[in-house]
Amino acid sequence: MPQPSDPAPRRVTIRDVAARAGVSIATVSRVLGGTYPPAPATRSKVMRAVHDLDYVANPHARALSGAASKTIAIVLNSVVSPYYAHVAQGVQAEAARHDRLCLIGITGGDAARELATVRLMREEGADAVILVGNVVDDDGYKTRMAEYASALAAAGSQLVLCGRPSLGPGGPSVNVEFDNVGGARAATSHLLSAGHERILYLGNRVGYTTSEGRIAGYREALTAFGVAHDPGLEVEGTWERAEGYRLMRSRLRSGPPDFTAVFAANDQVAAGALKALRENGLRVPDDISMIGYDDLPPADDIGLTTVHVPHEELGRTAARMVLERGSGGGEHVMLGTHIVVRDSVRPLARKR
Amino acid sequence: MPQPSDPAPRRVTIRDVAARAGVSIATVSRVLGGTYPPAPATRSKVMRAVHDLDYVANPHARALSGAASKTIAIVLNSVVSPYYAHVAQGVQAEAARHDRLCLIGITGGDAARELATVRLMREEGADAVILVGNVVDDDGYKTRMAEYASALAAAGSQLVLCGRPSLGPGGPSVNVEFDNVGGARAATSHLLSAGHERILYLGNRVGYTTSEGRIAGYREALTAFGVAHDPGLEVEGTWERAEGYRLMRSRLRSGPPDFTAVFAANDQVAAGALKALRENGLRVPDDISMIGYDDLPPADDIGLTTVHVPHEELGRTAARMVLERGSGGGEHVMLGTHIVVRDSVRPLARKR
DNA sequence: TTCCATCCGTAAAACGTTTTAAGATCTGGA
DNA sequence: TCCAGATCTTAAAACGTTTTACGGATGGAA
Repeated sequence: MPQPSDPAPRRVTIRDVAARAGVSIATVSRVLGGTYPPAPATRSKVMRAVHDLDYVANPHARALSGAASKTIAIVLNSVVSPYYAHVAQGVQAEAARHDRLCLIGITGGDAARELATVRLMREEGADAVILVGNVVDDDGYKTRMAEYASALAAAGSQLVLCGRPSLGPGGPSVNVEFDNVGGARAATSHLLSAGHERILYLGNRVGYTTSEGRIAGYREALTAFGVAHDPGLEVEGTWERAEGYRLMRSRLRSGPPDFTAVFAANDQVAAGALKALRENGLRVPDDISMIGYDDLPPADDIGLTTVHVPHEELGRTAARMVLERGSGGGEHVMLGTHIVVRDSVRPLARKR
Repeated sequence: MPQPSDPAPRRVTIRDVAARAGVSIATVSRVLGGTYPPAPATRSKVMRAVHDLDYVANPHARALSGAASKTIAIVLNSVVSPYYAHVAQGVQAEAARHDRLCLIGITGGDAARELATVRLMREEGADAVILVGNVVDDDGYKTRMAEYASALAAAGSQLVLCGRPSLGPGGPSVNVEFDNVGGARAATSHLLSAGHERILYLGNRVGYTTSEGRIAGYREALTAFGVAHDPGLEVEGTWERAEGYRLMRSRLRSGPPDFTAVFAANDQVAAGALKALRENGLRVPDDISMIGYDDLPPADDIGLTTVHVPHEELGRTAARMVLERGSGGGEHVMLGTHIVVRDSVRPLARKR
C-alpha cells in the first residue's frame, strides 16, 4: 500500500531498490520485467525492497529504453457526445484492468487534427491507438488509415478502428464494429409489423459510414415487407438534436404529416423531432410512432423505443483485442445490436 | 506540414537535425527550446533542417531530462456523466490551444483509486493535475488534498481543484469553483416569486460539498422570503435519474402531493422525478412546477427550467490558470451561475 | 581432483533529450 | 598590436530505465 503521508518523496530510483536489496539494478529490472526469473531468494529480496521503498518505474525512462509503454490511446471526435463517452468508458475500464493508462485525443471530426493526434500518440509510444467513430468513407479514407496503420506498426504500436469501416480482411488494422444494417432493419421491421408503411427516415447523413449502414437497413426492411420505397421520406440532415427539431418542424410546416412513423438516425435526432411534433400538437405514440438508434441517455428520458448499441462493450472489446490477443492485426469483430422497446411505437389503427 | 506518405519513418533524432544544419545538438535544442536565442543565421539554418526533416522531439526523452512535459492530466469520476464530460471538454480544448496533450484518469469516485491515479499522473510528469468534482468534505479530505499538492509541487507539477472545496486562501492548490449557493438561491427565489411556498428539495446528498452548497442556497432563499423551513420537504438521495424517479414515486404513494413545486438537485434527478409525476397523472408545469440544476443535455430535452453551470468554462479556466498564469498556487476563481428559463415553472394560481 | 557446462548476476551501452560549464570567436578600446 | 569582455557554440554529464555481452560461481560428471 502506498504511504499517503510521504511529504515530498524524492524520486525512488531503481538504483535505490538495488542498493537496498543488495543486488544490481539489472537484476531488479529483470525481476520486475518478469523475464528470466532469477533465484527465488533474490527475487523475494528484490520484491521486498520494492515494497518497502514503494518503488514505481519511471514510465518515461521505460519508454525511452524501448520497452512497451503501458499506454493506450483513444482518438475521438468529442467527449461530450454520449456515443463517444461510452466507448471511451469501455476502453478506459479495460485499460485500467490491464494497468494501462489511457490517453485521450480529441479531433472535432477534423481529418488534419486526426492525423496530428495519431502522430502525437505514436511519438508518445502508445501500445495501440484506437480511432473511434463515424467518418466519411471517401477515396482518401482507406489510404489514410493504411498509412496510420503502417506508421504505427513501424513504431511497434497498433491501429484499432472502432465503429469505422475495416480496411478489408487481412488488413493492417484490428477492427471492431457493430451492426448498423441489422439494427436498422430490425427497427424498421418493428414499425412495419405495427402496420406503419409511411416511415420518415430522419437524418440521412450522406457519405458517413454509420449513416449509410442505417439507411441501408431501412431500405432492406421496406423491400422485405414489399413496401414501396419513397425517396421523399428520406430526409437528409446531421445528427444533432437541434437538427432533428429543425427538420421535423420544417416538414410539418409544409402541410399535415405524410407519414405515420418516424425512424430517427439516432436518439438525439429523435429527441429533437419529438419536441417539434409536440409543438405541433402531435403526440407520440398516439398520433405518430417513433423509433431511434443508439439507446443512449436521451432515449430513456423520453421513453423512446430504440436500437441498443453496446457502446461500452465496443470500447472494451477494442481494448481487449490489443491487450490480450497478440498483435496479430487483421482481426475483425462485429457486435450485435437489438431493439429496446419503450413507449414510442403504437400499432397503426387502420390501414389507409 | 507533415508528409502523410512517409512509409515507415525511422525516428528522426535531434542528432540528425544537428548534422543537417551543421551545428551541435545543444544548439538545436536551444533554438527549439526558445531559450537564449542564438545568432539569427544559425537559428534559421536549424529551423530549416527541422522543417526539412519534419522533426518532433521525443516527449519521453524530453520528460526524462527534466523539461516540462507538455501534458496536463485530468482526473474524473466518470466520463459518461455529462457533468464531467463537459468539464473535460473544456480542459481538453484549452490544453490543445497550448499544444498540450491531455491525460484522462477515471476513479469511479473511489478515494484509493484517486490516490493511485494522482500518483500515476505525477510519475507521468504532468504539468498539472486537475481533480474534478463532487466529493465528501470529511476530516481526511483537506489533508489528502494537501498531500497531493505537496507531492505534485515536489515533482514540479501543480494541483488544481475544480468544483471542489478549496484548501483555504493561500493554500497549495489552484482552485476553480462555481456558485452552488447563489444558483440554488436564485432557483428557489424563482419558485418563491411565482408563489410557490411548498418546495420539495429532491436529492439532498448529505456530506457532498456540491449538494451542501445547493441546499444551503435553498434554505437561504426560504428565509429571505420569510417562508418557514420544513425539514420534511428535504428529501435525501443520490444524484442519478433513477433515484429521482424512485424518490418521487414513493413520495406520491404515501398520499397526494404536499408540495406545489420541486427543486431537483440536478437535471438528471429532475428528469426521473418528472417521469414519476407523469405516471401519477401530474403534469409539469400545470400541476407541479419543477426546476433543476446544471443545464446539461437532459434539461433541454424535457423543457426544464434550470440553473446553468458553465461546465466547459470551468474546465477551460482550470487549464488556463495553470498554463497561462505562472505556477503561483493559492489562486481561487468562482464562476457564476444563472437561471435558464424553459417551460417547467408556472405561477401558483392561488395561495392556500 | 579436474574440467566443462550451466546458471545467475553484473557492468556497460543505449535510448533522445536538456543543461551546465567551458571553449572558441569576435568586437572594440587602449 | 594586444587584451578584456561579450557573444555564440560545443562537449559532456545527467535523467532512469532495459538489455546485451560477459565473467564468476556452482554443480555434476569424468
